[in-house]
Amino acid sequence: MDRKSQVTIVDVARHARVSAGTVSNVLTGNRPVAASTRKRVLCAVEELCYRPNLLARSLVNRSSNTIGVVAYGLEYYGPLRTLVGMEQQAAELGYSLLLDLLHRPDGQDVDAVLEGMLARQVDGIIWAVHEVGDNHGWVTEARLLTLPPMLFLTMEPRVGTTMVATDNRAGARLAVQHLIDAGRRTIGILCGPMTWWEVRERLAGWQDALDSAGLEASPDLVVEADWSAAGGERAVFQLLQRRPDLDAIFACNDPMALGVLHCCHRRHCSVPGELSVVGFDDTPESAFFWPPLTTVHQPLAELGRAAVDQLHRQIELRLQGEEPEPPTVQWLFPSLKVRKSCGAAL
Amino acid sequence: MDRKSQVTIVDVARHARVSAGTVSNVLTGNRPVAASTRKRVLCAVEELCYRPNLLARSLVNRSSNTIGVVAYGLEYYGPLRTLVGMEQQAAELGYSLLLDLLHRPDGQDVDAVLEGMLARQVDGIIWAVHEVGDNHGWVTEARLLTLPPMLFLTMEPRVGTTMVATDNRAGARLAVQHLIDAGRRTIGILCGPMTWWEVRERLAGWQDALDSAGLEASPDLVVEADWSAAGGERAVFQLLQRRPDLDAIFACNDPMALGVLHCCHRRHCSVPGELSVVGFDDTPESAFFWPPLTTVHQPLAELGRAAVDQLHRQIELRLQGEEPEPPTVQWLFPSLKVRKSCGAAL
DNA sequence: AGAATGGGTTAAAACGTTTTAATCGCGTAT
DNA sequence: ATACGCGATTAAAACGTTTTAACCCATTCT
Repeated sequence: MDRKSQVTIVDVARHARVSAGTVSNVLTGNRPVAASTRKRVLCAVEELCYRPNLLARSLVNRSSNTIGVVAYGLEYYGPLRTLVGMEQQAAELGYSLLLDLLHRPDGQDVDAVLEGMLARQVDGIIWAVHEVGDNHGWVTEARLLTLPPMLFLTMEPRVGTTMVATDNRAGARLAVQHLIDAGRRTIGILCGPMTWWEVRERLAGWQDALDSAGLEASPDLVVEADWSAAGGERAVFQLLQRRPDLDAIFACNDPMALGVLHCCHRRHCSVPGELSVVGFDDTPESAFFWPPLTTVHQPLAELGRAAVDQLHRQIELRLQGEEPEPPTVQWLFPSLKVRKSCGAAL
Repeated sequence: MDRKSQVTIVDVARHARVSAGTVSNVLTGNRPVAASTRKRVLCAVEELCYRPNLLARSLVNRSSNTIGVVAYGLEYYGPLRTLVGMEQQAAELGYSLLLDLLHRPDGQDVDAVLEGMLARQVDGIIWAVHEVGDNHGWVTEARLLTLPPMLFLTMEPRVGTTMVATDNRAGARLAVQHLIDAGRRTIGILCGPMTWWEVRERLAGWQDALDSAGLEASPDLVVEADWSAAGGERAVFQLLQRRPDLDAIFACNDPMALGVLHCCHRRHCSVPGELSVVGFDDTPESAFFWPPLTTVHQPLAELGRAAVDQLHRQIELRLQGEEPEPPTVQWLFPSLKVRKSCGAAL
């Protein structure tokens, strides 16, 4: 009963007393067709409620109008907002999104996921997985040649890859410079896991700012946690133990900054009086922490849109058989949201 | 150059001196094939790096092993975690996820989105859009007959639909009862937009608990905001103006509860001393608010997994031409995470 | 010995499109 | 008149699979 329910292009053709090819031409606009027959065809389409089967179309066109997104860590704020941006832009350009999630940051299931995407004939892939450890070891120029156009998010630039990322190092500089301008002199950093490339970038930014201000950037001002508020609280506790003279801290994301605030509340250490705090991410809630958190804002939706745009361009090129444009690296720039937690005049 | 790159099943067949059908049989396991030839085929597959084209397979099988997910409000905590749950279960069952986002909760683009999913031949659809206003007006028994199996999340149960949702009313009862047990007597509620079905459910739960304790549930204890911390802060400010005798408040999500805390900090009103606060969602950060927030926990990942499971079952049934099982409603139950913000003994 | 069984294999027909190459009218230039 | 050109249309050949129905060739059963 539902086997025959699918109404096909030849049904429409028959109904309009015309050939299937003509119906196709009307629908895709690929070749001109006389006004009178066009009208007949469109009527038939309407009447039969015809809806083209995109699978069949993709099969012959060798293009599925689908882009594969493989993401990791949607539970974090960044990847999520980026995904939303991707979806918006994709929808605008007429692409659908095939979503796969990696459940571990290491490169375990890379091959399986990639195989799956290829088998489903995606036109291109956005690799929205953070670089942690050597989980991007598989990304080599040779390997990329065997794949459809790929776009990488947030990884250390490599030869032959085109990517889009925010400039984490610049963001960290912004944050730390602000603390320096507010008169702070002993500025710690609360890192995420050092295996993450982004973390190392932010650490470098911290060092940049301190160096150029002639301030100490000693290793015992650095502490590492797991991105969570709980971890952040524990880590900053140790840090304060080690360096009681600390007068500011830069946390590599907002939840950890929240952990810092929590720690301060418990120790009755006033923020920003005794300790300035600045975070990274600008989650919507951060403005309502107590005190409201100064933090680094990233244009995450932009990032997602840019990723789709870049990929789209590559896909178009390959479709027309042209030479691919040389790999590019596109940086987006973060900005600082100044709030009360670091004691500068607003 | 890349036109011919695709290696097809007949290439494999030729290479193994066998027919295409046989290759298919060895790969799908649909029919028995002699051990010796199987080995020959597998060798050929290996050697040629053959990868079946799932589009072609789907075309003939009339089943794409894809489920469409249309979601709204990924920027909220709930929908996001649910999506992650769906992806996990889908991956486990061998489905891919085709993701579409609605950008407005009203029923604007419903038809377009639905058309797109149908055209792409999804096997089933998960409608993960909150019920707000009459945006589910299109969901009628008649309409559903024209569609592939559908599963709804978080909407008012309707005849003919199968859905999965958490019992919001029960969750609210839990929260409010806990406040009552802590000795509170004048308990306000900070609602999200009343157009949302979930909000009305939580409101009903609040009323349930107050009624059965013989406490006042007057309309001037109810205030409405927009889910955001900012909105929550504004709304609770008004509420306190109106009812200075308020001694507890139940916020319908954690960000709004954060807004309440923020408001209290600014007015030097102690929590839980003067005002108890409880939230809804159990976002990871809520444990690190100041004071740590008592809140209602929902099994969100479970919810997503359950959704995929249910849909999978329906798909299987239809595939085998059986009668669909009668529509069911599956409720998951929330639980209370007790922390310091409501002043009960821990 | 001849018929029936049955496992293994295959050629051909689907699945629903787009594209290619050929065909058909028809007006215009030779 | 014949040839030519040209726009609109079509029949048939792709696209890469699975499935159906027929076929072969050993066994086994009468």
